[in-house]
Amino acid sequence: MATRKPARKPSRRGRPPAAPAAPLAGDARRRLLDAAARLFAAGGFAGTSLRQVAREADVTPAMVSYYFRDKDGLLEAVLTEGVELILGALRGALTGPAEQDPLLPRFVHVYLATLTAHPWIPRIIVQEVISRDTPLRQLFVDRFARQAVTLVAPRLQDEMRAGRLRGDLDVRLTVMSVIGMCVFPYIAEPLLGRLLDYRIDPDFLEAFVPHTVALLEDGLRPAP
Amino acid sequence: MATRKPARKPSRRGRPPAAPAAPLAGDARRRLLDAAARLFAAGGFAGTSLRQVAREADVTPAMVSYYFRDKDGLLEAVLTEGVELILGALRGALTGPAEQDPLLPRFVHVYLATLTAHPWIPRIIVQEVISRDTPLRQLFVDRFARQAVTLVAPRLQDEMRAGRLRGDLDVRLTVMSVIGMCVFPYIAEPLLGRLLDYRIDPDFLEAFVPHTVALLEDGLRPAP
DNA sequence: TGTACATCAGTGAACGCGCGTTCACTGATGTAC
DNA sequence: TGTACATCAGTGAACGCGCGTTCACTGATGTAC
Repeated sequence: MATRKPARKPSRRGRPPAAPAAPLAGDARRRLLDAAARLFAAGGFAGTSLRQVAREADVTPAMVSYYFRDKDGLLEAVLTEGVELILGALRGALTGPAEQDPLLPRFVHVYLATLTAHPWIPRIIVQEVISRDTPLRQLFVDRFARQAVTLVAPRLQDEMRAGRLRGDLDVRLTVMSVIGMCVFPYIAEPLLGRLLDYRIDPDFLEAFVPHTVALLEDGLRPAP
Repeated sequence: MATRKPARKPSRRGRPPAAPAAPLAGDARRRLLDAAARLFAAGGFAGTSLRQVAREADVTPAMVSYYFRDKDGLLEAVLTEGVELILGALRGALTGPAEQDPLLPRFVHVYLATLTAHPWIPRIIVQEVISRDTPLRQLFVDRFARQAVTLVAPRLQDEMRAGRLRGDLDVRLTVMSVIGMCVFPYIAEPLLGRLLDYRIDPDFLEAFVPHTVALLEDGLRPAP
């Protein structure tokens, strides 16, 4: 889908088709993806023109159709890449050997580290998938949200049942609370960064992870 | 700015100008605001055309220029209205008589009740103000974010210093955590609502307020 | 070895469409004289 | 009382611009024969 597959009858003459995945494809495709991720995150999908993306990637607008069919195809490719980054990190952290350090700090650390490395991901998701009602959203729900929830929710429930986390809270609400607490500063940074004097960088990560773990584990009530 | 102020030299003849605030102005303006809030929240600002808004409000596209000058003016009016709704509710709840019930439950309840009544507000804010870098954003930061922060942060700090909330957490990070936890389900509902089986309605509010207060106050660690 | 040729990555100009905005205009309203 | 007239809320058609997309084309590549 991503690389060109001309639909002609095979021939024995001429240059043979490249390998299916086209590993040697020029980096124009790569530059288009990077430019689109940056611009979509900063200006929105509808607010960003293909001419902008192409200029930023230093190619012709026609290359979008060449590699991604159309503008929606480009968004889908950008989203898929971002989503796989997050899912991959979560899978690695949550499905390892059963006995590791507790679930909550592990989840918070991996999730926040991934967001810090790629803060454009939640910004694009929140803008384009949450609010637009397109076929792409359904695909996104199936390919990402459902997997993320089924990765996190059962493990949270296990911890609750095992008594390692309190068991009187609604699991689904708790999933939302934890994710919201983690992701909000990354989404709001363009607005709140100056006001609250922070930037998304390793220093922020280093402060925000222990803060989040401490708040989530023990809450705001002072120790007796 | 909102109502028409033709710039001609005064005359003693003819129909006199309406009162400055034009309290009798037809409801076309009202319908435009409502339609714009709904459509901007669902489809984004750049993704929504003035023809759509006008059709939804049952007026001519020219009415946007008539009442709001241009598309940006319409967004500004929509945002201002939403922002005042939230700020008004917060002010009423946080600046009352000094001795009331504790700060945290009061804040959570009022904030979530306002969001439940107007879930389009955080959706438009998150889409249009957080990610687009326009002059409107600066105005928004000054008129809303700064006021909201200066309304909440000092009171949080007072509670910490008075020992009614634990004092070892960073105030600015705590503000973000609390807001993120509260607002996330409202932003994510179009995406996560079906998946986690919830809708934004009074029933949700009734469950989410005590959940949020309990989680924020005591955290996830089981009681000893 | 030479060369024919299919495919490669990529170009540049053009297409029609829908957008935000403008403009001349309208019938109703209601006070001043 | 009658009426002139400025302003009201609002219309409908048109403007030019920038958008996403398409299309004919190009020089380079590299295997088959």
